[in-house]
Amino acid sequence: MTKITARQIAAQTGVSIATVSRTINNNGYVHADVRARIEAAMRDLGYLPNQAARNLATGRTRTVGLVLQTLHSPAFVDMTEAIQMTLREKGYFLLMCNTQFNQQIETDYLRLVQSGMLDGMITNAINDTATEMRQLVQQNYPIVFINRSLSGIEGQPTRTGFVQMDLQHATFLATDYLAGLGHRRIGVMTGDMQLSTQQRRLGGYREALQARGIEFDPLLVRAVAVNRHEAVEAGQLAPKNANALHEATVQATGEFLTAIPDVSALIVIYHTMLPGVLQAIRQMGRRVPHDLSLIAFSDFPMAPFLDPPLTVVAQPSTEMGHKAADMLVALIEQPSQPAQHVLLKPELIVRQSCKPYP
Amino acid sequence: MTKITARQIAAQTGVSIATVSRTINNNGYVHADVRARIEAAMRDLGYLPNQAARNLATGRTRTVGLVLQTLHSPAFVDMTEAIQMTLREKGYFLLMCNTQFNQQIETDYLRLVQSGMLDGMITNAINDTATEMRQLVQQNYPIVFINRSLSGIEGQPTRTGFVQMDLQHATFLATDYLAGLGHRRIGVMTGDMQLSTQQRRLGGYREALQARGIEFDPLLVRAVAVNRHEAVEAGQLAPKNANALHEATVQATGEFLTAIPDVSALIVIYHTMLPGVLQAIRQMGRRVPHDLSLIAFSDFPMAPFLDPPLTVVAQPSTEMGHKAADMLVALIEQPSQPAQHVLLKPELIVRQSCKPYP
DNA sequence: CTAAAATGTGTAACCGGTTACATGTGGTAG
DNA sequence: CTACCACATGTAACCGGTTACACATTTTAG
Repeated sequence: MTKITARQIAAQTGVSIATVSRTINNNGYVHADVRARIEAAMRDLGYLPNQAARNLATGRTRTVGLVLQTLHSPAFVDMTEAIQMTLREKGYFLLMCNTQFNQQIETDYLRLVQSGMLDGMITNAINDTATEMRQLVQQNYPIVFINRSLSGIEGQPTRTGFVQMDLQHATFLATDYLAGLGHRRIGVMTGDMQLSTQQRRLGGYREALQARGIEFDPLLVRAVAVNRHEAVEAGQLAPKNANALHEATVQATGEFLTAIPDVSALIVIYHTMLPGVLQAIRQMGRRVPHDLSLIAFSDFPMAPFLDPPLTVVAQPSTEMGHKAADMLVALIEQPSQPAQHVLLKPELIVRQSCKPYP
Repeated sequence: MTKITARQIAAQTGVSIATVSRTINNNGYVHADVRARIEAAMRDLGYLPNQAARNLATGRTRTVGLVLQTLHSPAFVDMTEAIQMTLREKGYFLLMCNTQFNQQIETDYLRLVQSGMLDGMITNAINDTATEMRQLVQQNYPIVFINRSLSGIEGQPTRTGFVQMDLQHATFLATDYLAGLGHRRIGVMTGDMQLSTQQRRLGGYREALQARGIEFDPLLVRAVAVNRHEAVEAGQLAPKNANALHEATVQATGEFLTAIPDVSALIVIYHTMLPGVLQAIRQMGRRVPHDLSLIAFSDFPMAPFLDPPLTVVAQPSTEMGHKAADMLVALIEQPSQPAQHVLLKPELIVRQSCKPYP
């Protein structure tokens, strides 16, 4: 564990550390012979430049953060892997974080950008109200939001980017499909209503209802709010929190279906809620799709093998990951400019969890 | 984006940067009044210490790496989240990486430890033959292996730890259960045979067969080798690779069941192969559990809702994650010592994908 | 043949903290 | 009253690189 330094390489080769540095970074002029000798010495001694020193000297780390709420969602996993691969191609590392819906963790990671440990960050985890985040944006740190928006920065030159799936269209697709099958009482199981995304999601729902001449009934939208605030207050960590969400979902779904028995179709917005919803349905003795049609968000490899095979609205997660990473790197490496937006389309994948209203 | 430095805080408060540093790190003596003034100044100016500088000065980063092959496995996701939570409690950050079975990526991340960017690392991704990894271990860098072993370091003082599920027992449980149901021709779908884990997995299989007086037939073990080497050669990245594995699994399973039609039960070792196996079974028109009993490894939230509900051998993933993180932090913060081993037990969760041999 | 441009290399300042050591106070034990 | 110690703070070396600048040598162009 003896640390080899550039100084030692320099001594060994009989040059100055400046020349060693030039060789490492492949900039400036270095004679081919000298370069070869330096590289040989580096290889022989197993030298690797100290990253902390480089970071300090250059003011960059070539590391970016990815802050997500959870990885228990195949869409996020796909996105994560896509982001990582793209970043790698561009020479960046990824520091990852799941907040588990804990806002404190979000804030801590934001600080990492300000403390110079991260060159930028990609996130879907930020509540719009977070003033910390606004501050970061204002201070011109490169940030890409996934499926989130941030008001009040329009037209301003910042280093902010947005990659979004068309959430409104996603719920529209699901709702329209169900309405087309004759369903009128279409329930929605969703999460934290505070998020800016909820408006767009519900917008698509209402749009589809309206187009079909169905009246919107707010009672049909049920939010299971195991959100960051509760999680923080309860001091809950990952596994506990996951269970809490599951239990809450089972209970909420049960109550919902009992209270509004004429619901004939259900849209499940968050993948993490799906097992809970399925369990509640099973416990109540209702059967999909005979007694209840079901559409979930995000496709996943096991969806065709569920009982019944699940109809879903799929997100272009991998593509979103690539775009987000591309965008962030551009923001890091270029001067600030008005925010970029990328909007990708969801897709309805019909399997067998919905059937026409009798 | 004006950077505030400790120097400025010092000037503002009328003290030296040493005192500011003492305040930040809460060590040495600082007068309570002075401390209060410094903290106020830091808050007012929104000061955050530069991490690169701290890393350079202290020789530590409080960041550790987690290198996994993929996140498309709920067990890994659970483990990842557990690791992250534990590390966070202890004041460490997590730099994550999915290798996508690409050995080059593994090696790159190993270098990050040697280059001082990471204080240590947790990994399950390393092929035993990797000389790079041995070198790292020999050089006393803190490393925790998950479900991997490394020969030749027994008794030596290193900073190495091992967290393993009892793989042999896991396959034993599955095999014994199936044999107990009367199955004699029990197939195994697995992955890369090069990995040290395969011996232990097959060990449990053979042990259970022997105990039941069933002869071992090597033809019943089928490896689908979409491994790192192939992936690297083909230059494949994440999504392509995932598809490649899926296609290869479908084809291999189909061939396997056609070639050996008297296989009445199947054990699927890798979760990532499960959709492919299920698809092949479906394509062949065989039905689970009537025509074929099935046991998979790793439980997952959707398992009870598959058709049929899936019997699995569950890993204690969350616990493994906690242990691994604890162990790594201990290795980082304490002098080297003989390698620690933690062995956790798997658990058979019986659902409805197996039935007695007719 | 000479001036300008390109090539090659070293010196030293700098990145922004941490920390060993020196210095100086005031309180307390002997 | 003196010696010693706890407390408080500053000075400056150091962590290990990067890079602007100066200087020397070689090419190239006119």
